[in-house]
Amino acid sequence: MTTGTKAEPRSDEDRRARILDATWQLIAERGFHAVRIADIAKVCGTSTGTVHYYFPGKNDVLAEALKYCVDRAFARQSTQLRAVHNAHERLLKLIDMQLPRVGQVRDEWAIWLQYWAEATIRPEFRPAHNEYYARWQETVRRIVQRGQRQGIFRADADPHVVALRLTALTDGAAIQVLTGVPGMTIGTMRELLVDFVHQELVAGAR
Amino acid sequence: MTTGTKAEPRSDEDRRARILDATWQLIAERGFHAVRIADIAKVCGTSTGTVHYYFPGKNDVLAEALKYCVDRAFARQSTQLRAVHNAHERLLKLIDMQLPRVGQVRDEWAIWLQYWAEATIRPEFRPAHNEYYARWQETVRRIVQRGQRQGIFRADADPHVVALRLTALTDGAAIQVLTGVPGMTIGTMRELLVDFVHQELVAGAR
DNA sequence: GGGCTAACTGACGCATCAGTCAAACCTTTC
DNA sequence: GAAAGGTTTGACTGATGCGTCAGTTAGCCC
Repeated sequence: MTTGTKAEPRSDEDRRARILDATWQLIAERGFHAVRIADIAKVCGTSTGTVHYYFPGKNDVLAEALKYCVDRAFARQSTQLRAVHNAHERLLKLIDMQLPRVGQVRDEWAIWLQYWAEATIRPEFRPAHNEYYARWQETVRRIVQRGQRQGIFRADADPHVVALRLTALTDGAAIQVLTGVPGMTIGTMRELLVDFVHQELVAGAR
Repeated sequence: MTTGTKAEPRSDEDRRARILDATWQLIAERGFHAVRIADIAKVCGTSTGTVHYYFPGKNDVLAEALKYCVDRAFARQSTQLRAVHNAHERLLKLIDMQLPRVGQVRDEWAIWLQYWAEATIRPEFRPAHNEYYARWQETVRRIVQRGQRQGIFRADADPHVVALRLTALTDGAAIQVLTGVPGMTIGTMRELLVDFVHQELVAGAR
């Protein structure tokens, strides 16, 4: 009798995970500073005391929730990308997966905007941020290198520079989508990024 | 009787301006949600009561301070750009003025990051944000059009699309600089943007 | 001077929350 | 079945900070 009907006795890890899950979604929804411990508890159907039982303080919950969100997104991304072998297609798949449509991906983008605002002002956020950001750039860089090995991307492109530019362009476009800049839709964003990839990597290759 | 007329003595406007000036710098320094009315008053050498005398509530001060900062930055920009007549040089000047060096420009970038985070979550911030953002894109677009009239930029470039891309790239690069992403310095950022302008507008013109 | 008003002050009321803690509630083990 | 240890609860505490308001000062006109 491990799992009951309604009141399911959950293991430690489940409780923790549920708290983190609720927390990152609240951050995405309301913003970093508008999340209350009581809100987290309410979403989890538990009490504020329990949140404090698993996490020493509010900052710990918030920081771990950010990490939790980014880690899960990265894992999901990796899994899906691994299935695509052609580097060009893989890069297009990555672009597609990162378009801030409504739903989970949009929420994850909201997390990034919160992270940037926070990291700019509080340097203690930067190490973690930079680790995640580097991971993302590395994903792009590796796909570029793969494409060069496959002979479908221009050999004269510097993978590092391309990654820097593509990530910057993606972030910038995402901001415009999320803040509702007129003329920047999901479609425009995809077009912009696909064009960039074509110009920078595909045009005139071999 | 509260202040309702525009025809107030100068000292009145000075006070308001001083409060707004202190506020936007505090936002840049500590972040939107970490600014206290007491802090603003302290910086201005006045009391919390005075802040409330000029602004009904905290949100009003913060919102107006954002507007104040953006307006002043835009005015400064316009003045300096007007002096450069060659469109290519003007665009390079714009890029240079927007590099988030330490000091005022960096603080203004911090404001933008705060704005984005806020506008993503609270739709009521978007109209004002989009107005400012459109103004910026328009600046870029006009310089592109000017360059095309001067015959120094490629005639086949769509000024609107170029503006969209260049602003996105600038924002993305600025984020990387401000959050301290390794490998992205002020120099790298300038190089990235100058290259973009060259590739997109200058190469093969005429 | 005396009356009037705008500008300013800062202490206080009140709401909001993070974090605490003692008691209650399980689950396991002997 | 009882003790032990882990988990959960929610009322409570203390700190913080917004907004209010009664009171003060300074300028100005008659």
